[in-house]
Amino acid sequence: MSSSVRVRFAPSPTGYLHVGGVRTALFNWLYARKTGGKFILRIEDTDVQRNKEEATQIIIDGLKWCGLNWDEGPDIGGPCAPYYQSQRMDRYKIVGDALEKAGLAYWAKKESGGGLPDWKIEKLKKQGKWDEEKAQAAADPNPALYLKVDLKGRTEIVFEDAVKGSIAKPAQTYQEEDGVTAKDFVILRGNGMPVYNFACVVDDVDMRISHVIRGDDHVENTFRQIFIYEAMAHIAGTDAVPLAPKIPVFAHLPMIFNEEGKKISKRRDPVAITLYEACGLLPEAMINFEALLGWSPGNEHEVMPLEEIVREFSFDRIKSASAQFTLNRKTPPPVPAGGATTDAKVEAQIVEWLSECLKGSKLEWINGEYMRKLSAPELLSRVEPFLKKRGYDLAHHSPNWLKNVLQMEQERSKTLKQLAENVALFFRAPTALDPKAVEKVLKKNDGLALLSEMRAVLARLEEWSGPALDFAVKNFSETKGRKLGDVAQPLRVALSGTTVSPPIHDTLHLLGQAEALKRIDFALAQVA
RNA sequence: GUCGCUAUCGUCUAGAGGCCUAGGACAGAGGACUUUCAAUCCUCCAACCGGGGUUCGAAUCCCCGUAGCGACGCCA
Repeated sequence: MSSSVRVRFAPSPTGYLHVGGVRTALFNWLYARKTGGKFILRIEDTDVQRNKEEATQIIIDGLKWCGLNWDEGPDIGGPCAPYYQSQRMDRYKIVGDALEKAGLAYWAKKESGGGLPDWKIEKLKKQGKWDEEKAQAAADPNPALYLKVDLKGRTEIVFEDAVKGSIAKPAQTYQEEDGVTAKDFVILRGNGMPVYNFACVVDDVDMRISHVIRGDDHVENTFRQIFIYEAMAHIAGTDAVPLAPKIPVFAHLPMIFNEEGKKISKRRDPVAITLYEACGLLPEAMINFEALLGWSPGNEHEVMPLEEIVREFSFDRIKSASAQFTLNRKTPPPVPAGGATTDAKVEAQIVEWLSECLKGSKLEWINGEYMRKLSAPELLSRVEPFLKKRGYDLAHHSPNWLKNVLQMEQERSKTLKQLAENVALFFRAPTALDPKAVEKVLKKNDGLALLSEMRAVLARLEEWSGPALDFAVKNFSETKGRKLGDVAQPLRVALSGTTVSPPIHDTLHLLGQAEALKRIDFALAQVA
C-alpha cells in the first residue's frame, strides 16, 4: 500500500549532527515508517560556504550511525533531486520572479537600519550599541524582493498543529503601526539568495512534503510560511509552480533543554552526536532515549526496540512542554563543549568529561540495558574499535578467549568505553598496586601470607579451568578456616592491582596459570 | 519592545472530570543476595506553580496572575 506521506529532515551542514537534530530526524523517520511514507533528507546549505561536502558527510554518517535511513536524499538522489538547496537556486529565482510578475511581490530597498528590525534597533540603541553608519555599510546595496503580506481580511492567522493544537496569531502582528499597511518581508535578498523561509517553502512544495515535523522554535516561522504557501497557490498552474501547493500538516516538537532550562546549544552543551558515540553509547540506546524526550508510548515500557516505537508512535502522544536532557555535570566542560572540533586531543578531553556526566543518567542506564542484551559476537564487533583505541593486542588471543573476557565484564559495564576499560586487566598486568588496596587487603587478615600460600596451591594445580579453580580457592579457604573473601581479595589485588574484578576463579582462568603466578609474584615482591 | 508556547517528584514521564491516598522509570537512601564490583530483588524518600471560577466532584475545563522558555534580520 502506498502512502502520500512525505516528510523531511532538513539540516544545515554545520560540521556536526546535533542531538536535537537527531530527535527531529527520528520523529520524521518514525512517522514515515509508521505510515509507509517517504523520509527525505535535504541539505539546507544556502549560507554555508566552507567544507560543504565534508559537513554533509558528517550528517549522513551520523544519521546512518543512528540507524535512520532515508528514501530520497543528496547521496542517493530521488524524483525531486537535487536535495541540496545550493543547487536549487534557480527554483527560488523562478518562483520569486513569478511572484513579482503576478503582483504578489516587489523589489525594494530598506532605507534605514541596514536590514535589522525596528525592535532590535531599539534594543541596541538602549544599550548604546547602535551605529547607523555601520549598519548601512554592512547592508546589501541592492534591492530585495519583498512578499506582499495578504491578510485576506483575517483578524488572526491560525493553523492546526498536530502536536500543540490550534495556534493563532493576531493579524495585527503583520501590520504596520497604521493598522492597514502590511509588514511585508524579504524572500530574495539583494544578492539574489533566498531567505530561509522562502527556500524552505519552495522546496517543501516542490518535494510535495505532506507533514512538516520540526522543532518548536519554528512555530513563528510557520505564519510567514503560510503567507508564502498562499502566494504560491495564487500562481499555481504556471511554469513556476506547476502543481497547486498544499499547506502541509505542521507538527512542532518540544524543545530540548539543558540543565539550566535553556535550549541546548553548541556553545556550552555537548551536542554533537559523535561525542556520544565516542563515549561508547549504543545508537539504539541513544535513539530509544531521544524518543522518550517529549514522547511516551502511554504504557510503562521504556526500553523498547525501534519496531515497537514505530508501532506506538503518534503525534497525539507527543507532549508540548519542553524536556530536559539531563547530564550530571560535576565540573564545567573543559572547553566549549559542542564537539565541532577537529582537534583529537580536545575531543578526547570532552569525551572524558561527557563520560563522567553520563554516570548515573537515564541515558547511561538505558545504554546498560541494551549492552546486556547484546550477543557475544555482536558485543565483540561493537567494542572492537574501543579495544583497538586502547591499544590492546587482540591478535595474540583466540576469538573464544576474547569472547569470554568480554562476557565477563558485559554486565559490569554500562558503555562500550567502560567495557574496554574494565577489560584492561586481562590485557595488561598492573604496573603498580593500588595503595589503598594494599593497606586494606594485603596488610590485614594475613593477606600476604594467605596469598603466598595460595600461590603454592595454584602452582601445583594441574587442571586450570573455571570449576577446578573455584574448587581450589574454596577448598583452600575452608582448610584454612577462613572466609572466602580473606583469600579471594588478596588474590584479586594481586591479579588486578585493585579490589575490583570479575569472580576470582574466572579471572584466574582467563589470565592463565603462568600469567596469574607472575602477577602474584609481582604483588608479593611489591609489598614485601 | 511585540507575539507565541509551556507549567505533575531533582530528572524523564503516566494522567482526556470521579478509577488519584497522583502511577512508572532514572537518580538518591536503606536492605537482601554475595568473594570484590556489578547485576538482580525488596523497602523508603519525593510532585499536581499561585489565585479565582465551572461542577455534586478538578492534576484534568475556563479566567487571571506568576514564572520559564521560544520567536521576531537581506541568519538557518
